[in-house]
Amino acid sequence: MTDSSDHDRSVTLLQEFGLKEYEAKAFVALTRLPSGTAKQVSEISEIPRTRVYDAVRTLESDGLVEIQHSSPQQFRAVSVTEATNTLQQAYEERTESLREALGSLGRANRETESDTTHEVWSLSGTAGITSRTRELVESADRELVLVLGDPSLFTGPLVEGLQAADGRGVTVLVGTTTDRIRARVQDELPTAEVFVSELDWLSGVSPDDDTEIGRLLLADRSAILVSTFHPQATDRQEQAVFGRGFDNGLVTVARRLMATGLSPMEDPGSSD
Amino acid sequence: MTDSSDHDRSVTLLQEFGLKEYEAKAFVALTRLPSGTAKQVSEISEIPRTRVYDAVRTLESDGLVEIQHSSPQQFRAVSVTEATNTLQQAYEERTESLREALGSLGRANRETESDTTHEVWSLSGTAGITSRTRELVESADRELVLVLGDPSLFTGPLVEGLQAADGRGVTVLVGTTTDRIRARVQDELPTAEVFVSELDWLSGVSPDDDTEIGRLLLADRSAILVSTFHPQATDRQEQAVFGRGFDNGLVTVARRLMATGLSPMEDPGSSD
DNA sequence: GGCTCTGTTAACCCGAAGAATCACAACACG
DNA sequence: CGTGTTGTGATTCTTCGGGTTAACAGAGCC
Repeated sequence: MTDSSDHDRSVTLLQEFGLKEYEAKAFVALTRLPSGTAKQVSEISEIPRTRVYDAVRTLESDGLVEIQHSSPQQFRAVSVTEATNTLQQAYEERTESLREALGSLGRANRETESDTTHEVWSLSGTAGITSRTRELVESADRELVLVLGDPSLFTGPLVEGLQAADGRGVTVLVGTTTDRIRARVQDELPTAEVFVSELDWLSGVSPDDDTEIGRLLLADRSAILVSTFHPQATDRQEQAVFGRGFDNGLVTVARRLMATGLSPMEDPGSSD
Repeated sequence: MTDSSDHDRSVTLLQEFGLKEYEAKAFVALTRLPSGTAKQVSEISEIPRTRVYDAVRTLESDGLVEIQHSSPQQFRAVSVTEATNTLQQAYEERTESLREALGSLGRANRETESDTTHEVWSLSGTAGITSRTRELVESADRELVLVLGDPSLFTGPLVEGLQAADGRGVTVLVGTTTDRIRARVQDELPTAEVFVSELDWLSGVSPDDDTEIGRLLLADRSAILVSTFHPQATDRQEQAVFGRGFDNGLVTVARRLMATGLSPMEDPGSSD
């Protein structure tokens, strides 16, 4: 059972690493064999035999298989660890190159810097939202109010970020959905105030509204990030809206909504 | 000057991360802008204006850009660090999944284990060859003979591997091309014997033979790896041949060639 | 030595995905 | 109220990858 599912999963993943379908299939076929001929590979992988050679050759030049030039030729996949290491390293190098190239990119600046009062931006994807969350946590000066709708969002790096913020004097308030989670969070953040949120809004308002609030972050009462989960949609996972600026409408609303339980923050208006 | 080259490099790299051409172009365009409308993006990126929307939307769901739903819509790229982190993380997760899926793959074992006497395998790509080199170094019991044709192949991880081998009692012999490199290597491997190789074979034999030997590794006198560089070929970089087994023809030849300067190894035939 | 069969390479065909264009509705603005 | 701009959808064109077939070479057999 794990056979076929892992098989297909491997093929798909390999393709996401830039391999063509035949290359991916050939590689997993060879991974299951100590070594094999074109014929054997063709039978297992359902690649037309005459095309096994091309696929295997490009795999060889990627360092993923070895070829024995006999007749018939023998093919052999490198070990799983060797293969994944090779791939991982390739993509780390690419990330580095990309960082470099994008960084030294000439800015075509037309200063369209309008006031941020009414700007509300949307972004999607847990990865991107997490990244933005981290940025907000790291740049907070005075106060962080964070409510997690899903405990899985309470990750290690986030804890570290909150601890660091706490360490530099930021007031950290964390809301959770259940007391069980509250206890766990409180355990990891002893100096923070951790509470169980009363918010009904974690579940949808109308019956056919199955959106759930994922996270909710108010930083220095001047930046707000709210994310939701839409389970029904096949494509989109986590969606978020994001606003910045003390006078921003969304921020104002969030501030009001959260006013209950917030102690007055000294000199609220002087932040940039 | 760095403008256009880095621009194109970014686009290409982004595409290697799975983005479509329009998505890649749109992202770099937005990276050069604090924020922009479809029209602006279209002008900078040379994407037809009507297709900017699709591209940006999928970028948004990848967490790479933010959208402001006003009229006209405003688009904004996340910071370079946010973007590269997001991408890197995505590929690290994929690597992990792949390792897992490939690892738990049911082996369709037909025991085709012939003797390795005459098997000579070829593999290409510096990454794969490096990986195989490491494996050989790590699994060596008694002796390692290594000759590097190119100093750039003498990397940190390789040094560590050699030191570890040395530490567990393996005799390590390293050959270099110049005395300068010899000194450097000797410095990092005090207990190893480092020598300047006399080998003429590092440069081609015939005039039109511009292949250069990259590395040459004999492990326990029972496994050999020889790699060469072919500078003229546009596609292939480093190529290698690889043989295993004490009786392997290639290994035998290598052993003979290297016999000069090798002290007799006790009980050479008893290794499997 | 000729013949056949298998292994290997290469060329070709076709369909899907993506790039480019167009047509049109909605909206903002004067 | 009309004109230009903005956003969405449908349509054509091109490219690339998957699939098939043919040609070639070599080994073994008769």
